[in-house]
Amino acid sequence: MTGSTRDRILDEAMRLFGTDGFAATSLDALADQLGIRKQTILYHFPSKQLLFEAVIDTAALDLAKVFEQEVSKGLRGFAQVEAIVRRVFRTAVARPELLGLVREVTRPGSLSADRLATQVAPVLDRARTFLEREMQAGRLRRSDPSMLLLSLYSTVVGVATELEVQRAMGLAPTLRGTVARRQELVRFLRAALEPRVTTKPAPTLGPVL
Amino acid sequence: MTGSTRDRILDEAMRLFGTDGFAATSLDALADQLGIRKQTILYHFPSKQLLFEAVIDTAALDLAKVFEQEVSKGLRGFAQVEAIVRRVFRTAVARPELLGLVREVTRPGSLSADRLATQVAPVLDRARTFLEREMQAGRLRRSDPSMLLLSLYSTVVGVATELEVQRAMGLAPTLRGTVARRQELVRFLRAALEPRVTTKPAPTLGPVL
DNA sequence: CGAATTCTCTACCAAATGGTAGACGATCTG
DNA sequence: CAGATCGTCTACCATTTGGTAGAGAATTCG
Repeated sequence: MTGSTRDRILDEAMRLFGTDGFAATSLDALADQLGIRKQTILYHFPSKQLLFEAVIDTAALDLAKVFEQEVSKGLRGFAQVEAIVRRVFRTAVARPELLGLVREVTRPGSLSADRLATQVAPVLDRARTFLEREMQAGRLRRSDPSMLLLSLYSTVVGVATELEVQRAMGLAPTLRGTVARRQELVRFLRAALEPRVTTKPAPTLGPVL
Repeated sequence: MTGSTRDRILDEAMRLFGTDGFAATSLDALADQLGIRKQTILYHFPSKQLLFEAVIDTAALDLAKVFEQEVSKGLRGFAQVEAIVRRVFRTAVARPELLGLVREVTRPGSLSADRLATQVAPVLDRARTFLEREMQAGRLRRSDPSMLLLSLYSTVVGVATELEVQRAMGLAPTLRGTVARRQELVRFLRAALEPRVTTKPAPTLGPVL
């Protein structure tokens, strides 16, 4: 088998918690899936709750890594936004449980929301700083960075994860469909984010109040 | 007490299923909340699953009613979109469990997703038709109606419901904060949806390929 | 080699869960 | 009034749940 038992447990737990949810995932089911006994899980993680938190921590790390990788290229303006959207979609396809876990954790009243929030905070800060800078430089349309970030998050994660909603709207959840959705989403975001003056000439129009 | 026992059960079940989720809500907890015995619930609804489906049906009805009411005014272009966003936010504040239930049902792999989808289909059709018509009339920017609808859904429901994410981004979930979020979202959507030529003159620019 | 540590297992357990059976009173109906 | 129906209850039950106790194999270390 690949990796240590502990890592295998973490991996499979993320998959199950992320797709079925915390409450709907039993330790027995998780053990079965791994071909081990429940007590082995409880040896590595003293309780289900602590296992969940460990899963959240690794998920946060993975997410941060995903962003880090994409931001390091130092793109500017909407190109950077688009690159991140692409990356989020690729992640949604390759590891749907990762984004599913985010949705699970951010459920209202979730006790573990803070845990994820704290760990992802630096990434959010960077994102906000980026937005502010690009707005200042006139490469993105002006608006409240925090709120814009929230809108972006909701849209991207929503479109990337809500497969059932897509089906309900008559969009097949095929790979090609996913690509089409991403492209449409990018067009949508571009229209909302790119400055009104897209041609080269200097911004002759003052701030559009 | 208000309403029949059956209605009270449905009401409270929606609240619990919508906030805590199906798996995390036990019939005993639901009965306790209502001050009745679990067996009374099982008298009105033969099983937990059937209770859930009944809840979904009423939720679908409520959602359809919400939209019906807002669409009946016959607004045009972005004004209609904005009106619906306002309504969704009002609903999210007044009955958070209703939108929470939608999120619960649209979880990937949900067995009850089809149920809700079928019931809400007419509303979606109307929405799509509306978008198509308004695009044709030049009152909304052109794009794929189905995909646009998906983006709209994700953004609006996401921003309206993901309180934890908001907190993580440093936005207090107060009423005033909610209003501010809605306004920012509307601005975001307007930028994406309103035709580029906002002044009266005819669209001189050809399709921007 | 022998002892200590690490890891996985078998054997249980108390509590909670969804669900069944049926008693009992109220209410409706002939 | 008598019987049937309806609605809520008490009493149980089998299964599943998260978790404990501790045996025993494997590995590490002196």
